[in-house]
Amino acid sequence: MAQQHRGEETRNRILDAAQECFARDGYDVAGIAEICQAAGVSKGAFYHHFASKQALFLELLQRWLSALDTQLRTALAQEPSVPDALRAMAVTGRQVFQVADGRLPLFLEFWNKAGHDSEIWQATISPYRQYRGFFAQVIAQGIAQGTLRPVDPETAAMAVVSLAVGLIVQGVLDPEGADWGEALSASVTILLEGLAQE
Amino acid sequence: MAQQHRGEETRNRILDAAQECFARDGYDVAGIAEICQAAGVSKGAFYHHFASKQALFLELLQRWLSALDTQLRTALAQEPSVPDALRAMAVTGRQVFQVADGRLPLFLEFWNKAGHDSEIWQATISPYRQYRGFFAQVIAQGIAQGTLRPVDPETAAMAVVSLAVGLIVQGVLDPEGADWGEALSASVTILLEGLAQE
Amino acid sequence: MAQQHRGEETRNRILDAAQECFARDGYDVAGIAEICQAAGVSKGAFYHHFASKQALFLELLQRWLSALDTQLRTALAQEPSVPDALRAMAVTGRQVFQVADGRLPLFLEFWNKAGHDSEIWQATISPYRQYRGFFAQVIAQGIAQGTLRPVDPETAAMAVVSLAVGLIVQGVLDPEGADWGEALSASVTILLEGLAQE
Amino acid sequence: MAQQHRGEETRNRILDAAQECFARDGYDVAGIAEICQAAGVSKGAFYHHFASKQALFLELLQRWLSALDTQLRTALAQEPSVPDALRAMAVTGRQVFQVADGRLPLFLEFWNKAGHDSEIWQATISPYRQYRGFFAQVIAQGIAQGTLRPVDPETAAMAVVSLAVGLIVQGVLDPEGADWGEALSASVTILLEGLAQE
DNA sequence: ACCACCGGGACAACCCGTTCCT
DNA sequence: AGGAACGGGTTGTCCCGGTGGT
Repeated sequence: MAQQHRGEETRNRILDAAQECFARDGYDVAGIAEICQAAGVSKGAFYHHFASKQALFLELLQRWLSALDTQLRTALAQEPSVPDALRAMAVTGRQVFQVADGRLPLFLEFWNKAGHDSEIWQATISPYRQYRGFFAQVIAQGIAQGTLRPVDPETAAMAVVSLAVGLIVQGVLDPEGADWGEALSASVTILLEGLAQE
Repeated sequence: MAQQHRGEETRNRILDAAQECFARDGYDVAGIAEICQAAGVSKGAFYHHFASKQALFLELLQRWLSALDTQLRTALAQEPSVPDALRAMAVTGRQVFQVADGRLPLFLEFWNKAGHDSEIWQATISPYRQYRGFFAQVIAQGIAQGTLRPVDPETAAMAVVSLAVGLIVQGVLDPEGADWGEALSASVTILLEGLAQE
Repeated sequence: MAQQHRGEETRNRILDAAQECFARDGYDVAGIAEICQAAGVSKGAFYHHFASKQALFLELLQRWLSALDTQLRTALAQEPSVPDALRAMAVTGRQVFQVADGRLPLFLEFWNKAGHDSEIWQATISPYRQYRGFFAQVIAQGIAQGTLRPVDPETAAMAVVSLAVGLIVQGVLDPEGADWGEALSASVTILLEGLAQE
Repeated sequence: MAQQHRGEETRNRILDAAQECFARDGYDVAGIAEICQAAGVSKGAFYHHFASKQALFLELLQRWLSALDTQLRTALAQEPSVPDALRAMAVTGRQVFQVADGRLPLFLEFWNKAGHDSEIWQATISPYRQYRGFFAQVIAQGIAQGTLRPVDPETAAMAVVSLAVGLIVQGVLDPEGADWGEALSASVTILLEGLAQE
């Protein structure tokens, strides 16, 4: 029983170490040995918990996605007006930039690998489509409320998601180049200017 | 003399094959042997033309950047009004999506590797900053013209670039998910709605 | 006491599973994990019952040898005439081919490993020499009886054992190639033709 | 040219080293690294010449088989009377025991692996069946000549092959236990006693 | 100058038999 | 008897230089 607890903890140590190594070196370059050393476990322990490097990666991915999902939903639930909700999400996003800190490159890693590996692709694409649908729904709701202009919700959702994705990529590429959390807020503001009913 | 010509062609064959292999498998996974086979040359020939795998990659990168650069500048030069110029760039972008076709994943590859390798980073980041400056300048010009609202040009430029980058990433991830060329036009329209002087 | 019984049964389940795995995959390729899974026990249980993989293998070997030993001795005891006894052994051998069924490859595994591992060699060689001595004795007895020609008993014994061994190997290699039980009878018949007093 | 010669020699060095290592330690236990060290080449060189460990093994097998084949055919061609030819082969066999020296265990290795790997099996079984057919033919010829008794050639061939195989196995197991070359001659003599026309 | 064969080693992921603690 | 952990060892592959022919 105490065994199981210890196992769980080891598992988490590996997960954390992997997150760091993947973010720093990239999925392909980071080696199992490196991850194990960072986690302070042996390779045997690693393969006791994970079937393969890819399985570990997938698990990391799903961690991220579920966290993101709950964040977005709570932001929506708490604000009655849709523009306010979107601004709230932007604020949430700022935290993402700060919290994810060194972990931000993982996004690029995920997206990149999704293009080369069908299993990762499936795990990435389905929640991603979900997000797009989520924003489309939010925007449609805003139009119904009369707080947003009558644009095509799908298209607008794409724009929103693109903005977020693009900022993440820039944030990874050039972390010192700007305050990306701030940029997110500002960009959303501009976008809302284009979307909101005057 | 004919030698030189042949050498040049071999070089290009390698470059093309590499583009394809990197796009399909990713930089780390694609092997020199694979590229050589796709190009129909021997490894000896490869290392005669390129110092290393990374050098090849950098050359590919610079190819892309110079092409992109000229595209943007011509789009700007031909349209007097700034909003029209931006729309013209969006049209250009549509072509990028169609032309780059299978080569689109290379972007992700570049951005991803830039985060892990300082040499690639330098080659990537400087033109990227240039683009941002370029758009900021265009937008400032638009504000001076009175065709755009008085927003912060730097911020707006970030938004524009983010939009483009985000659409590319989505286009790589989910090529069938939407008509991304179309989405680019529509997104720019929405953004301009938020930027343009009424 | 029920504990002891359960332990004994677990032990046998492991032994049986190991026999199957070794026969199918070979000693080196078959893994402890595989055997444990086939036996439905944990690795902890395995190492509770056996000190090592090799110890398990040795135990399997000795199982076989003791069974074979009793078979041969009873065949001899029941037939007064030596040629008849040999023929009776051939009949016994037929059963071996049928019974051992999928287990036949274990022989090859034993012999093969005996050449590389001194402990297994000792466990294999001593009973084997015993068999040779046994047959030599039987043949000497036949000569004394006047039912066999005056050949060198040692040499003849070697021929007999070789025949048996060779048929087993062929039976493993090419199970569908012939009816090896039948072949054993026929071969012994031919050999006896060469040995028997006219 | 000189290149090719060097490559061929390296290849042979690897083959010889592998033969030794496989004979000493067994196929599974012998490692590529070990073989490379024994051959004095790097792993890069190894995998330049052989696609895999198994490919190397198969090549070793075919070497052996072709050598054996020619030996048997020449022995047959030189002796007009079938019994004499068989005795000549026995003599040839003596040489095999002496020449193959430390390489004898390879037989067991081949036979053993053939049972677990279909590719090796096919490479082993077809020449083996050929041998059986060859002996059956020889014996049928002997019967036609009137130098052998009218036995079933197929069965007799099985007995002959079994004898040979069995002696090899014994020779591997217990090299010091007897003079196996001598034993081969003696056994063939006994067998011929049973086969030959009086 | 260009290319092809050959070779070098480091290192990848994965898995193994085994031990320790409960 | 159970399951977590260990760490060394496996095959295979990679990127790259050297050497010599065209």
